[in-house]
Amino acid sequence: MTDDDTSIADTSIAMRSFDASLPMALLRAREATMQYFRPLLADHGITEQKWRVLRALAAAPEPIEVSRLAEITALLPPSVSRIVARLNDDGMIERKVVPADTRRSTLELTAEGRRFVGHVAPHSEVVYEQIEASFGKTRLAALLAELHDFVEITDKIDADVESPAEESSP
Amino acid sequence: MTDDDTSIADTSIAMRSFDASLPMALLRAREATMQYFRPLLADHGITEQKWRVLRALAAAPEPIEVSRLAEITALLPPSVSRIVARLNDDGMIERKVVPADTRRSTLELTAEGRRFVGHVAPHSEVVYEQIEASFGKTRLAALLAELHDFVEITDKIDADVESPAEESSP
DNA sequence: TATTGTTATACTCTATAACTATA
DNA sequence: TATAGTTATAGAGTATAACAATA
Repeated sequence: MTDDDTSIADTSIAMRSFDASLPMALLRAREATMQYFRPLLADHGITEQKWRVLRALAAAPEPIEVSRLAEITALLPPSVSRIVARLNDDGMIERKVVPADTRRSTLELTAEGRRFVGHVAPHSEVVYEQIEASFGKTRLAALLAELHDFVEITDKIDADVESPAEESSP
Repeated sequence: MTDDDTSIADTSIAMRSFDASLPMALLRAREATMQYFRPLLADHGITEQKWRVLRALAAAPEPIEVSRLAEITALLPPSVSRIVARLNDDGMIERKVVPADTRRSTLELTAEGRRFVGHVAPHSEVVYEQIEASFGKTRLAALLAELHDFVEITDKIDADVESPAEESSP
C-alpha cells in the first residue's frame, strides 16, 4: 500500500545481483583480457591509452582527425590532444593541417610509429591466440559480434531517450 | 629471406583489425552502457568506483574483507582503502575488526548506506530495463553468461602461462 | 618470515570549462 | 555565431613500493 516498502526488509534491495550487472561483467572481462596485454605494453613503455591511439591510427586506411580519433579510441578530446602531442614529440605521429579548414589537422603514423606498432603487434597476437585457444576461436568471434551489435543497438537508445517528445507530439 | 619484411609494405601490419580487438570491443560496450548510468551516478554525487564498492557490499550476503572487496570490484587495494575510508567518513560503511585476526576487518553497509543504495537502485533498474528492451532480455542474459564464462576461462590461462614448466617436467 | 592493510609517491586519465583560431 | 582543437584546472584512480601491525 505504501510506495516505500523498505519496511519489509531493510537489507534486501530490489536490484539485480552484482554478478548480473552488465557494467561489472564487461569490466571484469576487460580486466581478464588486459591482464595478459598489460605486461606487453609495460615492456614497451607505453600506456594503454597511447596504444589505443597508435592502434587506431595503424588500422585507419587514411589519416584521421583528432575528433574522430577521440571517438574510436573512447578517449576525451583533451586526452587525445595530450597523447597526440606526446606521440608527436616521440616521432611516432605526423600531423598535417587540413588546407580547406586550418582548424583541423589529420594524424597518421610516421615510419617510426608504424615500426613500433609492427614490433608490438606480433607479441599481441601471441596473447590473442592464447585467449582464442582457451575460449574457442569461433566462440570468441561470436562474442565479439555480439559486443559490436550491443554497441550499435544501445547507442541508438540515445535518440529515443534524449528526444522522446517526438513520439508524443506527432 | 630476411626476417624483416617491412620492405614489402611498410603500412601493412600483421595484426587483427581495430574492430576485431577484444579489449576495444569490451571497452566500447562498457562505454555504451555507462553513458546511461553515469548521469545517474553524477546525480547522486558518487563516483563509479565508489558505487562499485557500495554495490558489492549491498550484494554480499555477509560482511566482507578489504582484499575480497578489491577482487570483486576490480580495484586495487590502495584504491579500496581510500574509498572505504571515505565511505566510512560519510557513514555509509561500518568496519569491524576480526577478533581472530586483528589485521583484518570486515566491511558492511550501515543503514544509511543501504538506504542510499536502495535509493539509487530503482533508477539504475530503469536504465537496465531500457537496455534490455532494446537489445533483448534473453540476448542480454546470454551475453552476460558468455562474459562470465570468458572471465572464468581466461583467468585459468594464468596458471598455464605462469608455470608452463609443470607440463614439460612431469 | 609472511600476510593484511594503509600510507606515500609519481604518473596518468577524466571531466569540465575557458580559450584560441578559424569558419 | 558555431566549430575544431588546445590549454587549464581540479579531482580521482592506477600502479608500485614502503611501511605498520599482526600472525
